[in-house]
Amino acid sequence: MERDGLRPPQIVTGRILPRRFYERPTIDVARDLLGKVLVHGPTAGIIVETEAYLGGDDLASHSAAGITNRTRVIFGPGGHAYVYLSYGMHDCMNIVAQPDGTPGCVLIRALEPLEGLNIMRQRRPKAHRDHDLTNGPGKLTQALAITRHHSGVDMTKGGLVVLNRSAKFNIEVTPRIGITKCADLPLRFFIAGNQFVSR
DNA sequence: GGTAGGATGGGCT
DNA sequence: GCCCATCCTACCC
Repeated sequence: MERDGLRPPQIVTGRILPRRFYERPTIDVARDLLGKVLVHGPTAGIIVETEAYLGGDDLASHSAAGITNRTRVIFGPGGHAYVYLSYGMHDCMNIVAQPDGTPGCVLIRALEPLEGLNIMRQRRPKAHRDHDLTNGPGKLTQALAITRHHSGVDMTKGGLVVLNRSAKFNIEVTPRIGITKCADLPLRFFIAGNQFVSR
């Protein structure tokens, strides 16, 4: 049995989100990823918090400095993973939005654990409550074993994917967390009232 | 309940 | 050499 009032184990179903889902305006992709299921191998969670990182005038975006070896994927086709090392310690996961040639990506900031809870607990021994397994961008990559070596992976094929899923909820919008440039833009989205939102 | 500060290393100027 | 899209611990109410 699962502990702490989380939903019991269930079969994760739904179609893999196709490239056309991702090759749209970044803000639309960020909003529409809420409620979908991020899957990596035996672990999965419902996406409950995202942030949009735009091209153009958004100086908080890693793409703002132009194309480098690290950021090239952000300028490529939608539906690919962009994973980077944050503060020298934590891997953070984005999914590329917009068509080939136009930058944009969506940071996955929090998940609600759905499948593979016991594996997540082993991978995150410092999380003393299930509440802390995936409620932050560096935590969820640990729980799902996603690292910067996954950067560039095509998420429309299999292995590391997002599955479609319909649910009804209200979306709240705030400025993004932990940035200094463009700190006032309303580009953070989360499911209202969800326990696993990072703050 | 709350927060201040340290850890730590790749990317880019 | 400087800059971080963070997490955890210790310590303080």
